[in-house]
Amino acid sequence: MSDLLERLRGRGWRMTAQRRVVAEVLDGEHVHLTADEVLARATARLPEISRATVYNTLGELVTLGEVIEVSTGRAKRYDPNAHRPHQHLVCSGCGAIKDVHPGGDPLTALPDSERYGFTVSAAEVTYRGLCPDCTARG
Amino acid sequence: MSDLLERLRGRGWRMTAQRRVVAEVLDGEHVHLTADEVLARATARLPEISRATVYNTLGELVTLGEVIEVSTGRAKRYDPNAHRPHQHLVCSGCGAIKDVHPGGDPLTALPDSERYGFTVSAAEVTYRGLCPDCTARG
DNA sequence: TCCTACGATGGACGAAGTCCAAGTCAATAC
DNA sequence: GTATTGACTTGGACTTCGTCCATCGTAGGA
Repeated sequence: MSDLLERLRGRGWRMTAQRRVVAEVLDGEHVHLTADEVLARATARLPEISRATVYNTLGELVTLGEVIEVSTGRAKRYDPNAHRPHQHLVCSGCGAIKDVHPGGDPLTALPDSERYGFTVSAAEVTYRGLCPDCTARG
Repeated sequence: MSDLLERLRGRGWRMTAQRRVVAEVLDGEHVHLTADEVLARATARLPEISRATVYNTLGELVTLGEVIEVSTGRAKRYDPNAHRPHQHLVCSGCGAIKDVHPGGDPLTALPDSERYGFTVSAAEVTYRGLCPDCTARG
C-alpha cells in the first residue's frame, strides 16, 4: 500500500471504510478511471458503498490535490498521478489515455501580456491523435 | 456576413435554414457558447428548430474543422475561431473563457520518444486560474 | 462507553447529450 | 415548373453523468 492513506490521515481526513476503498482503488492501478469505474471496483470490495459517496470522495481527493480530474470525453476521469507533473495523450478513436512527460513548464509559455489580469495557476496540455491500433484500423 | 457559409456551401454542404442559422449564431459572436446557448439563440431566429438538429449541426461543423469543441466544465463549448491557432484561459471561479495566442506550436514540444506510436494531430492547452473579478472576491 | 459532528446512504432529481421512426425539403434532372 | 430522391429535420423517449437531500450510521475524542 502506498502512502496515500497515510498522507490523508495526516491531513486530518476522517478515515472510513468507504474512503479507504476509493483511495485504494485509485492508488492501485495507474490508469485513468471514470467515476463509474471507480464505483464498480469499489463495490467489488465493499458492496454497500453508494454512488454519492464515490462522487463525494473523488471530489474531496481532487480538492486536496491528491487526484487530478481529466475531462477528455463524456465522463470525467480521475488520475492518481498528481504528485508528478505530466500531460495526457488521448486517442480520438478509442479514448485511450497515456501519460506523457515532456520537459519544461507550459505555464512559462504564457507571457504576462496574454494573462488579462488572471491569476494563472495551472496549465493542462492534451495531445490528441490516434493510437497504433486505431491508426491501423483506419 | 462572413465567408463561413460560402466555405460550407463550397464544400458541398446542403444548405438548410436550420444549418444557416446555427452557423450564423456561431459566426456572429466570438464567444464560446454551449450547445444550449446555441439552441436558444437559434430558436430566437427560427422557432421551430430542434435540439437534435443543433447537436447534429455542431457535430458536423466540428468534423469539418470549422468549429472547435472545448471541454472545460460540465457542458462542451463551441469555438468558431478555428482558423487561427489559439489556446484557452479559463476562470476556475466563474467559468469565463478567454482566447490567448502564445507563440510556438505545442505539438513540437512532444518528442517522438513520448508518442507511443500515436499519430498525434493536435495539442490543446488550457490555462486555469482566477479572473480579475474572482481574484478580487477572494 | 458515550456523544456528536461528520460521513454514508439511496432514491429522486437535473443537465447534457443521443437515438430513432416518420415527415420534410434542397438540389438535381427533366 | 414539376417530379424525384436522398439527405436533413423533428420531437420525444431514452441514456449517461452527476448532484441533492433527508435520514441514518459511525469514527474518534472526552
